[in-house]
Amino acid sequence: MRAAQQGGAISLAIVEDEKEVREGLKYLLGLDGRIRISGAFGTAEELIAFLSGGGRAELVLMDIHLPGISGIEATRILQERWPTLAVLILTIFEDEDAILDSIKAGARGYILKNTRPDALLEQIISAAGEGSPISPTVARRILEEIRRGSRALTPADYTLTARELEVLRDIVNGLTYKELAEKHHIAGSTAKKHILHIYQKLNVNSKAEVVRKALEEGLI
Amino acid sequence: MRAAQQGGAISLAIVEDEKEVREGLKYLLGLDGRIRISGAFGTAEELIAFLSGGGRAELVLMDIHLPGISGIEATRILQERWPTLAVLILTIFEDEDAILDSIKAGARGYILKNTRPDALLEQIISAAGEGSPISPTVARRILEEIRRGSRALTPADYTLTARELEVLRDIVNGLTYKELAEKHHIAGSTAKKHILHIYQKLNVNSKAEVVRKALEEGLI
DNA sequence: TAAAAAATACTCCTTATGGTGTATATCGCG
DNA sequence: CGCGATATACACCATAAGGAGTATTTTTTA
Repeated sequence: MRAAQQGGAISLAIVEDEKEVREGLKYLLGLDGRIRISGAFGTAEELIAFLSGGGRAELVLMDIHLPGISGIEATRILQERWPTLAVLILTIFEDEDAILDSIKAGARGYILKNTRPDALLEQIISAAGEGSPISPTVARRILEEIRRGSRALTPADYTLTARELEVLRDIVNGLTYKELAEKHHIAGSTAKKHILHIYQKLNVNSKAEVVRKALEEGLI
Repeated sequence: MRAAQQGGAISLAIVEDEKEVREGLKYLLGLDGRIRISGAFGTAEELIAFLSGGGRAELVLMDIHLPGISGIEATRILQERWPTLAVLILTIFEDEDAILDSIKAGARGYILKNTRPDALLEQIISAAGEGSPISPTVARRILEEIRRGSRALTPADYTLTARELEVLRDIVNGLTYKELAEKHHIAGSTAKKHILHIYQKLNVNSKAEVVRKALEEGLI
């Protein structure tokens, strides 16, 4: 009576590396008759193996930080191989890039883990239909981006100063703090300052990430 | 009588940041009547300014390690703006990549600083004509590369193992030693070992350089 | 099957890096 | 003229990173 109004319960798969959280979700969501848990996995690889082996799911609740393939990368893979499968990102991170990357990877929605259980349930139901549940705080960030002139959404301009751009180029060329300081005739501490500013603007925290971002987004 | 057989002396510019070396070269080479020193500069920028301002030179002796624009980068720029200008790289480095990069940048020759003065003189003379002076040890490296199956000369294959390739990808993704170890369920020391092996194979010594090389050469 | 290569793991050590806070001089724009 | 942004610089700290050497176990392959 309650599990079969319009084609039966929604089959849901969960990917979450922390066992307690995973089991908690499995239990909580399983209580509702409209949802059937078809599997709960600790890694994206396990889910993919499950689906490859004939396992079925309409919807996937996907954590971002996972051992092995990340949730975002997994979403990309799932969308390629099983295009009808809807992926709902469920994470504690409000990171700008993670949100946009998830959406670009084809996620149906992006929900934060602090969402109340009953609201979570409704969002899952809506995602199984045509809805795209987005946590309010996440939604706000996206809207802000759009208002800000759709910058971060399309080309990506980080408003680096001229000096910072020079330093950016040098980082890409593999210079150390010391070499940078010598080249520009400034103190090592200043070179460092510039680099830290760049980190903030690009939202990264290592030279390796700077190099990647600079090259991938053509900042140089 | 000695400075004007066939169109006069060779006009030579020197770019070398160490003042003593620069002055030494200027003096030594100036002793020979077949060469006229048209300028000696501490940076590539100065040479470019000199040429832009109407200064003339047929040949440039270029150091690689310079403050500001590197000798290789400068060579590229010079070849674009003054295609008839011949650049002779004069450096202490026998680094594989530096040699190949210099050649790709359009250098006429690549001479090591330990070359005897009289030999250096002859090589400069020959470079002003049709010659491409290459120090014997440098020549040997190039020939070795060709013999080895022209690998490093064209596509660039670093024969990374499967494991190393995985780790390489992770470095590009900005993972730290620790994160890497966790992801692959190996000890941090092992992750480090893999990374150091990758450094040796790619001939770099920092994550930033690995990311750059990986992205630029499509290793990922 | 014996030798070579790869993957694993440890130690010890030095230096680089990233994070945070403070402070000053200067420049540009209203 | 003054505010805000930029560039400069320093101190202090914990951790990451890079280098070198040794050693054991697996895998590959000649």
